[in-house]
Formats: sequence, C-alpha cells, structure tokens
Amino acid sequence: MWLPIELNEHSAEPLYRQIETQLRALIISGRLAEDTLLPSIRELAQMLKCSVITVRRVYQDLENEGLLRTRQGTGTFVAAVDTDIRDRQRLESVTAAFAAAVEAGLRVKCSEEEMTDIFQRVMKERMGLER
Amino acid sequence: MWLPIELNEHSAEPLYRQIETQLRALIISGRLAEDTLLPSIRELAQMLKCSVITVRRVYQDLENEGLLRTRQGTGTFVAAVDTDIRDRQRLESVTAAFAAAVEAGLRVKCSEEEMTDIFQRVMKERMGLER
Amino acid sequence: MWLPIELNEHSAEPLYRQIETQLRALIISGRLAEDTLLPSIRELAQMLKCSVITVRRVYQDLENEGLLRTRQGTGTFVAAVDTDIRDRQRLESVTAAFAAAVEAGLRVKCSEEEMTDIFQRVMKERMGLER
Amino acid sequence: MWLPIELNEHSAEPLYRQIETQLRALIISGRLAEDTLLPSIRELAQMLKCSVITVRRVYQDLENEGLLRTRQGTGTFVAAVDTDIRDRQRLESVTAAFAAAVEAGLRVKCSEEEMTDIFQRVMKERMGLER
DNA sequence: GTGGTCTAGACCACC
DNA sequence: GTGGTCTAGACCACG
Repeated sequence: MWLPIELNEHSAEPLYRQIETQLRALIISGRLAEDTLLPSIRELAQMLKCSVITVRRVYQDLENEGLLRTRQGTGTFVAAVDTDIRDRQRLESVTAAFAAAVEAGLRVKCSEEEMTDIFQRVMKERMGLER
Repeated sequence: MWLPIELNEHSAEPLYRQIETQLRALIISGRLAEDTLLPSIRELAQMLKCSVITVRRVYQDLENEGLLRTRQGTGTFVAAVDTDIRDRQRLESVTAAFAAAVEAGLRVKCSEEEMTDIFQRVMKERMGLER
Repeated sequence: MWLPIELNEHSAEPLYRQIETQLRALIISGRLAEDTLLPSIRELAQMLKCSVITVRRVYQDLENEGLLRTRQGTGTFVAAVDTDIRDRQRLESVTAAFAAAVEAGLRVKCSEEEMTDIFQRVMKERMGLER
Repeated sequence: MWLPIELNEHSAEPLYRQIETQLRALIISGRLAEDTLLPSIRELAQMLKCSVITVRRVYQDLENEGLLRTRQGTGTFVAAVDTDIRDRQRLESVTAAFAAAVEAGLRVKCSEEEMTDIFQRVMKERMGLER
C-alpha cells in the first residue's frame, strides 16, 4: 500500500508533524476511507525513510485525536469519524490558514484589494499546476 | 517610545520570532520610518516582559537582514531600505502566506469556490474588527 | 451451545483478557455448572469472530487456574471447584475492584460521602438497566 | 521540588501511564495549583529513576490533554483548567472506576446488598489507613 | 507478523 | 539551564 506523503528534509517543520499534517488531511478529506488498514509502522518508516519511532508517534498522536484506531497485533485503521466533526475540522483548518495569511497582509499594510489580487493570482497559478 | 507589539504567551511560536515578525512588518510597511531610533534592548525587554537575550537576538537578526543598523553607544536605528526591495519583500511575504493557505485547502480537498468563500468570509470578519 | 460473552472491538483491553474475564465470571458465579462441556476452540473462535489462537490461550490460562479441565479428544469441561475456594475467589475479585475504585477516588480528593453518593448512583443506574 | 509520585516496578501498567495517572490526579484535585512550575524533565527523570524520554512523554501527553503548558527554554507549568471541566473530569474518572467495580460484581452474580457490604468494608478499611 | 514500552544518546532551539 | 526532535535498538504483548 502506498500513501501520497512527501517529506521535506530541509524544512524547519519537524518530520513527525509533516507526516501528521498530510496523513490527517488524507483522512479528513475522505481520501482514506473508514476502516482502511494503514501500512504497519515498520513499512511506513521504510517508505518514508525515517525511524520507526517517528511513525509510531504519528500514529499515536492521530489516535489520540480520534482519527485512527489501533489494535496490538492487528494493525492501525482509519477510525470512524462523525461526518459533522470531519466537516468542521476541514473548515477550521482552512479558515485558520487564511486568517493567518490575512494577518500577514495587514501587518505590512496591505489593503483589502491588494490581498484579493494576491489571493486570486496565487489561486490561479496553483490551479494551473493541478491540471 | 511605544511599539505596537503583542506577544502571545501560549503560542507555540517562539517569543523571538513573534517579535521579529511584528517588528519587521512595522519596518517594511513604513510605519517605522527610516532612521527612527528604536528603544534600547533593556527598555524593549521591559516593555515586552521578556528576557534581554531575546530582544538582543531580534535586533541582531533584523540587522543581519539589513532592516536595522546599530551605532556603537548611540542605539539601534531603522535602516534605509530601497523602495523597490521593500515593495518586493512586502509582496513576497504576503504571497507566501496565501500560497500556504491554498496548499492547506487543497490538502483537504477544498474546491476553488470553497476557498474563495472562506477567504472572503475571513477578510470580511477581519475588516469588521479593524473599524 | 451459546455463551453470553460480548467483546468490545474498540477497547484497549486485549481480546483474550476480555474473554477470560467473562468466562471466568461465568464459572465462578456458577452459571456454568461443574462438568459442563464447553464449545470447541474452533467453535468458540467462530462464535466470537476471533482467532483460534486467542481462544486457545483463554482455555489454557483458565486450565492453569484450575477452572477448566481438558480431556484429550473429548473436549474442555468446567472443573470441580471447591465451594469455599469459589466463594473466596468471588469475594476477592469484587473486593479488589472496589478497592481500585476507592483509590481512584482518593487520588482526586473525593470525600467518603462523595464516593458513597457516586457508588449509589452508579448502582441505581445499573440495576435499572438490568430490569 | 518534590512530587508525591510512587512507581510500581512490577506492575503491568506501563511506567508512563502510572506517572500520568498520578500527576493528572495531583492537578485535577487542585493539589498542584495553576501556574505551578513543575520539575524539569531531567530532574523528574532523576527523581523517579526512569528515562528522560518517559517523563517527556508524560509531560507531552498531559499538555495534549490541556493540563500542562510548556515553553521551550523556560519549563513546564500547570495550565489554567476551567473549574467546570475539572469537576466534570474528577467526577467522570471516579464514576468510571465504580462502574467497573459494579460490573465485576454483577459478573460473579453479586447482589446489590453484597456489593454495598463490600464497598462499605473496603471504604472503612481504607479510611482507617488514612488516619 | 502486528503494535507497546523503555532505554541511551545525540543534536538543536530557546531563554 | 530549559524543552524539542530524531535516532537505533531492545524486549514484551498480541493475534
């Protein structure tokens, strides 16, 4: 089994958090369905070329968040997440990101119009890449 | 002299970075004009209720960025910043923030429309607070 | 043959222990009489939707405790349990559980009265369910 | 600084969980007041004769629960806990313990009266020890 | 095979 | 000095 997770060695963001962010996104976006069996700790560690411990931490953190469910000797599964909760989390995470961007803009005295321009430009470029 | 800098004690973001971000924004946005004399390290530390070491680091980092200039025995001043450079930095910092927000949105499968909605809602709420 | 055993897939308690606890209780409480023939390992595994290895372990553990007896090629039976021993075990198991509860209460500074209230409330609710 | 935490080497309960349980109890019972500075990871590890990593895990888990607050370079503090939440948690933890005890009793066919007797006996003995 | 715990030890970031 | 991250490697419990 393969997971679309990419790590940036040089980022200041710790490895375990990069993995958590991306795996969390896969789950709350629904790309990993409920009850999906994830790769074992050892497998994922090998895939991502990081330590078993780092992966274990990821799985455990996400279990504490209620996104995963693990059974010793069996494996780690995507937990049942209430759709409402999932939607709320989805919305919250994106809203927080945009709020941070707007704050950054205001700090350097960007006007509403300037920020709207920037947003649209960024979005347009990014959507171009997707295709 | 007073500076509009607010620290969030509970944030995970380190103190020195919170200060740097806000002070940098004050300079880049032009709210602190060229040649303005900043408070001494000890004064600012007292104002922000943090360690002098932390403030020292801030002044040094921003001096390395070319935004501040220190004259022995006199104090720390806002450096002359080329207008072009300043504009470019302004734009870059905000663009980066929006790019990050769009990435976060894509990770949880937000459509272009959803993100536009969220952006507008966030902006509207934020501008309401300003007034 | 059917046994009133219910497994909680999501509990942190391992499967084999959940089964042991409930089967032991059935024997100690006398609901499974001496010499009763239990289901075969394979049957019980099928009933409980778990691995034969797990059931095998349960039977073996309880045999080691002296609660079960296996006759080659015949099956597994409830062993003769001395009435005194049985009563003592019954009492001990429940006393231990209550001692643990009281400890938990003391740890968070519950008074004797508070704990008595909680006990009575829990008991009342639980007996309501029984009816 | 000293903390009344006792570890049982031979228990099946993992070290980190023993520490968490006791430290959590100290906080939600109010014996450790808000903003109290806890011993550093290294100190507590030395005190408890366990690994730094084990203590770190404890602090981090309790921070995730919202009971602790840590700042790099500064230390780990008892977080402000809403009184309502604290009381609810207190009640819940004890109620759960008693519910488990009652379940154990019912499993071995204890009557309501028997359990009440056992509870009172246990409580009486335990309170005797306290004095 | 799976996950769970604990260890020692290194290096970094922060104050 | 503080906490934060990552590592390798061991051993146990579970199915």
